[in-house]
Amino acid sequence: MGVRNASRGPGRPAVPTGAPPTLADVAERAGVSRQTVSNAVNNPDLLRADTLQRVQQAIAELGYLPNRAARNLRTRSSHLIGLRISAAQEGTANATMDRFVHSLVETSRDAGYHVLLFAGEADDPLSGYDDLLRSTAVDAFVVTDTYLGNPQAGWLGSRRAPFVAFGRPWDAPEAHHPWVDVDGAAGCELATRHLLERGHQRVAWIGWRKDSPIGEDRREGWRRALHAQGLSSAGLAARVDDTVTSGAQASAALLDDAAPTGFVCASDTLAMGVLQTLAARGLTPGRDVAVVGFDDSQVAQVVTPGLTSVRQPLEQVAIEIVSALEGLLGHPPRVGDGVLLTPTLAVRGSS
Amino acid sequence: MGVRNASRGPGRPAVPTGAPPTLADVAERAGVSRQTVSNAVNNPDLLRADTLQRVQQAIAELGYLPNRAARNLRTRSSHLIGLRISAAQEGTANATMDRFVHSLVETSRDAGYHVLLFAGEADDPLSGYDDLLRSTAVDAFVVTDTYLGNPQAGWLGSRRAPFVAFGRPWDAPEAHHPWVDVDGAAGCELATRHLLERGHQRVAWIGWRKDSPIGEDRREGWRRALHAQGLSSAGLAARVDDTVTSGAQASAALLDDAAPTGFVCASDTLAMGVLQTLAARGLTPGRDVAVVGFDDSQVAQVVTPGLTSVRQPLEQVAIEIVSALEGLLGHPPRVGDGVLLTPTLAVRGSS
DNA sequence: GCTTCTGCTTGGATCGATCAAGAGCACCGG
DNA sequence: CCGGTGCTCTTGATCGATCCAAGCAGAAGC
Repeated sequence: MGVRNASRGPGRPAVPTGAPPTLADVAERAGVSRQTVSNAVNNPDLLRADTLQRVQQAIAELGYLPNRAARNLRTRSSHLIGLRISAAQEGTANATMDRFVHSLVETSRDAGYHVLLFAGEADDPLSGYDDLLRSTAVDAFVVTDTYLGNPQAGWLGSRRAPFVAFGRPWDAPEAHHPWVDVDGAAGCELATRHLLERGHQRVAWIGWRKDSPIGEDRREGWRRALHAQGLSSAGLAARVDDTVTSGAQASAALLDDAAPTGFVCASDTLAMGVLQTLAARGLTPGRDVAVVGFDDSQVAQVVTPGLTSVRQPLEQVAIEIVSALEGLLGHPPRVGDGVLLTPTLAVRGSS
Repeated sequence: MGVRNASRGPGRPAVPTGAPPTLADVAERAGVSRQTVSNAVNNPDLLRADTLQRVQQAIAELGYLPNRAARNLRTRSSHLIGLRISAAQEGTANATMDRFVHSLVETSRDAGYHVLLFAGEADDPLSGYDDLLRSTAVDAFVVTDTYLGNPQAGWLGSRRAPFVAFGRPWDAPEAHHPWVDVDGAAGCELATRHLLERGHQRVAWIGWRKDSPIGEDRREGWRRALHAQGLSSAGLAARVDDTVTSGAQASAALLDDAAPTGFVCASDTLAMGVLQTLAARGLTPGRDVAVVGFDDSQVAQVVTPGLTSVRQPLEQVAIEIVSALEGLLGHPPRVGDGVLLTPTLAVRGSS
């Protein structure tokens, strides 16, 4: 310390030059011990008022901020939250993810955390997690792709790694890790009711194949809304791949066979297919046939009449997730339950 | 150490339980000193072959990975790269950013770095940077929004903070920090030439207002392509805000006044406006009038005939950026020049 | 046989923070 | 006058890795 302090006396300007100031530098300037400075930062209540102010002034003058690495080492926590971004899938789900990441970063900041992004091997859903965990690089994870029936949740659980899932544990309903999800069924019920209220009697469904629990859940919302009005859902549904072409084909077939006046879709991508079919047949979306998508993506906003779409409350999702994380990382840890949020409907020209 | 080692003898199973193994644990198990283990990890060449193998086996058996915090503290580097994500702007630029982040994360991983996301106050372009810098939380930054004439570059430079910019220093051409950018002019020249080759003689431009250097740069590419063919660009250009409506209005006016048969736009958003106008007039994109956008966003891919669009080589951008970062952080630091990459054209139904 | 030279290995110090325990002081009741 | 009780602040140890300089072999040279 001697050498160091000799080179940075109290007369030193506050403008940062060379190495950043350390706790010891602040201590010397304020004429107190290191521990007192540490307390001033972490437990201000312990100090006498005048001492606290003296230390705080020294901190301000030197522009001191605790060294993360040192603090992390001592406290065994990094205040980082790991988020694995999946392989670049150029689908509309992408945009959702982007909005979510934004929200997560901002919410985390307010809670004193930063988000660490990482990528893994495409074929191994677990890669990346293990290294970060063993090297104590992150305090916890946010897991997003729970829908693949993928082993992350169980694996992380067995390692006692703190994590919160965005998405229900579809495969294992009895799982007792915290999760936050959006109620897709409620969203589609909302969308369907919206069309029914506008006078539509025959509202069709275009969703994903049966092996997708999310798709089945959303479909259930559509069915529920119809049945609540005493309407039949028979013959009004299609289950296809999540592509524009599939949506176009499915809607063409449904128009021919069942003559629906409205479509509720499991995704904006499928809805775009419907719009394509309508255009090809000279039908005007919103006037002749109503269309509702899901995700409120970029596309829904810029497409010509505007696409009505179910919008996930991702800001709220982020808030709930961070709240759950704070619980997990608190002392003592508090393990919350699952949280299910209700989406809203962004109404545009297509309905 | 004594207590700790007593509780985790050599017979310890490899399955992680409780605290992760430390370098000292590995050393004891392999019957060597800590430094030898450290060398086995960081400078394997220094060890005799049989010793190295013994150590590596111990590492594998214990599942040892160096503690990040401890390593960071000692080496004064975190192997983290900071990336500030701008306020959630729901524009097509969003999608570009998303693709870029993906690429950056993957490329960084291969170079041994992770990406730390952070947010700042919306009104202060510098907030967030300072804290991370002073707390030595990141080794370097990637700066993305250089177009606002914003002070980040200069500020970071004056603090001697290592950073690489995605985007040219438009305001300060003589700036000597490393940057990587995409040649917008070349992209638009490519797009325009593409239309000219398809027989179009009158190709119009719809771009941003004059205060955007990026917009002017892209416009220059369009102009260059026309002039190269001895064609005039007079009366064929509009400068408007980056919205669908503006694009629609501008294209309508241009169609009335100058009867172009093709449009090159500064963004996919504007191009969507053109498509809207064409639809309203009963014109078929691609057959009657050609349209080219910029960014190859989600929208370009799912819109009905498919929107031809200039695609930025973001994967390559990420590679160049990480390479520049490695230079900056190397010993001795190597400061590279600016790198300008040429985009490609994703041809679809609209042309 | 003794010295010198590599080359691997070793204990100790260090990075900058926090934890745990102790020391100095004023104030209180006995 | 003394021991106890807070309150405030200080000292020494510690987290787990890497840097440093010294130690200790074995091989080569005289």
